[in-house]
Amino acid sequence: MRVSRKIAEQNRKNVVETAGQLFREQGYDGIGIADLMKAAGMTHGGFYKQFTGKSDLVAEATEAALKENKDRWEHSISGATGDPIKAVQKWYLSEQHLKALGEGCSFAALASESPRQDERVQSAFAEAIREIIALIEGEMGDETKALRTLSTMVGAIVLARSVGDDLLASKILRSARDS
Amino acid sequence: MRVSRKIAEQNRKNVVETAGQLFREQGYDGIGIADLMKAAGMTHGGFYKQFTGKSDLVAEATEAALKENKDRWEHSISGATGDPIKAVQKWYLSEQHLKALGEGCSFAALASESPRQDERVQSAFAEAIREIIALIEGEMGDETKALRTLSTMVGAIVLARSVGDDLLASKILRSARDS
DNA sequence: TAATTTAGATGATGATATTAATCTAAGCTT
DNA sequence: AAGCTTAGATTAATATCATCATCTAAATTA
Repeated sequence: MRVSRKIAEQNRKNVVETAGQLFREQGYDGIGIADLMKAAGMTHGGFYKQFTGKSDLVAEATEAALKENKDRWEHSISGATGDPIKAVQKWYLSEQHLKALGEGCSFAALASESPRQDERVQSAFAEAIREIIALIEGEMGDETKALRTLSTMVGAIVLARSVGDDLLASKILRSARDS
Repeated sequence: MRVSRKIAEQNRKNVVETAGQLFREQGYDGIGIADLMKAAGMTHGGFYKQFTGKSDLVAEATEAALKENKDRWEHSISGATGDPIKAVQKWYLSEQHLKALGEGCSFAALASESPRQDERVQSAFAEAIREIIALIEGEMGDETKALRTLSTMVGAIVLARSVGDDLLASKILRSARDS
């Protein structure tokens, strides 16, 4: 049945947000429209009133998840008491972030699937990386170093998550904590 | 029809190797048994004479691909004329490796999917990381630094591949080249 | 060489995927 | 308030997936 514009928009946002989480947890191919809509509290039929198809949702959910990413970096940097880069590393390389795939960094969870997706997804990654690099560079004053710092953090959490061994994972995370 | 033991073993190896490439290119969920067997020059029916199921092949192909990984690192290090770490970085962070997903590093291509796979896959990653860290540590004499160096390289190529923008990709790769 | 075994092909099955036509009840417009 | 519009539900078409029973021809083996 029909719902108000406001509710419809909320529902749409909810689907995009849910998709962002589930894609991060299970991969773009790991979750289907039906299960995704069920997780968002709706039936799969309504999906095509809001999106042209799955790749449309993939793009939108990725854009939204990457925006969330940036907000987190911004808050972590602006809210830091000591060295902002150390503050970022503290949460990024934490055991909590290690386990929180669905709410965690979209670079770590989805970047390796981006080459197989729409140009729209790849552009979103390019834009997001540029933005975050600008943030880090603002603190470190060196673009090359900023890029390397980002690469190290992303690589560390991707590798740490892959091993299914908490001790080794911790060691990998810790190794990336120094500059 | 039946083939000799020798041929059967060759066929099996061929399937595992083909799977290693296609999984790296398209993800574990991105390619099915039928297409995979076709790519290996066989029909899908024969598959279950050699493997108990897809997850069996996933594990075996990952193990084989990670072994190939290690061999490449070893050769690159032992065959280096100057600084072995620089030699590794030269090929790992090259435009060629950027484009060669199917023949490239399995950490970069598959690590982010490992958390969703069998324990066997995760153990293979843990083992492979330990081995490669030992290799790097042998050259740098510092485990923490070795781990950080690996994380940086893996993160850089994952990010570089995600952006669909050759200039930005090159910049990311270059930034990881210094120690 | 006759009997047995088996690698791979053929074809079927059931589960799950995306997509979409149609329905309906409720919001929106006039 | 009557008529129009549409968000989401129902249902179904179609495709693709992993898996496996069965077949067959060739390799082993006795």
